[in-house]
Amino acid sequence: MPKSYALIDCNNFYASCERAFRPDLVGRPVVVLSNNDGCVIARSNEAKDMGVPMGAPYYKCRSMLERRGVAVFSSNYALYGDMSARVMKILTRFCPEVEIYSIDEAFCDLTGIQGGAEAFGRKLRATVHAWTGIPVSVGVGPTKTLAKLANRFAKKQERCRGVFDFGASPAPDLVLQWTEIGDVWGIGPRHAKRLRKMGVTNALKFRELKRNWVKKKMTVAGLQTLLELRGWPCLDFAMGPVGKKTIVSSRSFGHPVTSLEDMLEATAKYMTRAVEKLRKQRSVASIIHVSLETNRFKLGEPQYSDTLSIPLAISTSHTPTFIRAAQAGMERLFKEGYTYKKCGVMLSGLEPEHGRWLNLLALPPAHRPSDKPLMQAVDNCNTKWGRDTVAFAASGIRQGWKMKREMRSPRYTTVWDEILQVG
DNA sequence: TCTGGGGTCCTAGGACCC
DNA sequence: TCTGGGGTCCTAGGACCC
Repeated sequence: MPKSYALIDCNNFYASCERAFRPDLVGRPVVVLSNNDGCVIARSNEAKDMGVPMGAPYYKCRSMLERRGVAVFSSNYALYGDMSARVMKILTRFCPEVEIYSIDEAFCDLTGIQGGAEAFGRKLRATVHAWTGIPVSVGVGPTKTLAKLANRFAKKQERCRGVFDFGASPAPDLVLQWTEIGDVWGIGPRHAKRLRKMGVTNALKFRELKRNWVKKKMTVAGLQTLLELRGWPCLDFAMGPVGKKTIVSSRSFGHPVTSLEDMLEATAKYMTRAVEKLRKQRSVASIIHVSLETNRFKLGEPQYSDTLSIPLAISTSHTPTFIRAAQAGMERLFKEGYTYKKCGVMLSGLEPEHGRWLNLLALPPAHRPSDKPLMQAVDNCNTKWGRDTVAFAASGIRQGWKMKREMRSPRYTTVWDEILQVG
């Protein structure tokens, strides 16, 4: 039986989340900023129509946004994560086979669905909107890449009213022709530029290219895109949570950092967060990477950035072990005389917590029997009473480097004190 | 003053081994 | 004048995604 996939994508997700709790903002332009209120990362349709570009530095468009009455928010990931979970839960109710692809997107396997894909899509869209306030678009196609394409078409073409089934279209090639080459899933700016130069300006023209040429110039990833556009499924459908292979925690500082002390505090803090994520997916890690960088936009200042990898003697998820190693690494990386903008840590060599290889030669101080309950107790406290209820002293108290989020909306759905008040 | 953060996969080329 | 060849593993860097 031919496959049928739906891609459900939340429209302007972060902006829609802000709006879900602020009905006064319906019809008004809304933008959401990145960490540190750095740049624009989400825009409502009204803001897009005003020409606010994605990724625009906030300081450059701030006065324009104010002048035109745009509602501006710092990012509120607690809210977005929770809203995402609600949307995904609804999808799972309607369709047992769901692959959560990102915070605002999921694929559903509709193969063999009764009553037609479009009707299914309409029902899903109406339900998600009614239950969460989030508008979604639904695209359906015989491969994931075509479902993506259909989704874009549904979103951009008014007459689709949010749902488009590629398979039921009388003229699917026109949709391919309509899709600009850079908007094809899997074709990034580099390849798009080169293809355009050759006259391959849309998805239909790309589909006509020779397999061998595409494989040679764009590797197997490009070949998969080609075949998927031809209707051959190449990309797997992955249900259930997939454990990450690397875990990153890195952030720009709220203020420039010049001292080693601040750098070590931030390193401890980010490492704490990374290892929390590690335990959450029930994994252990064996390699640490630390990195730092100066502000690459300040052309006049001396620039320096570097990363360092540190193998641990044993795989673990014990936070103090990671903090010690990461700070030692950061001390080696740090050079006086530079003004730093950002640092980060990454964990790799991840394995499941149970059934991992043990290094028989290494002394395992990180695995005294008491360590695991300790970490568990820390996690429990922080889950119950909020992040950083229990923290590590190495992260410091002052935290002068902490990021700025001056326009964050209340965490309506995850913190009792910030719940929406009526009346 | 002010420019995000977190991921995956592929390939080429070097190191190393026999 | 004039290099051996072939395999595996690892890493850095590139390209892509949201």
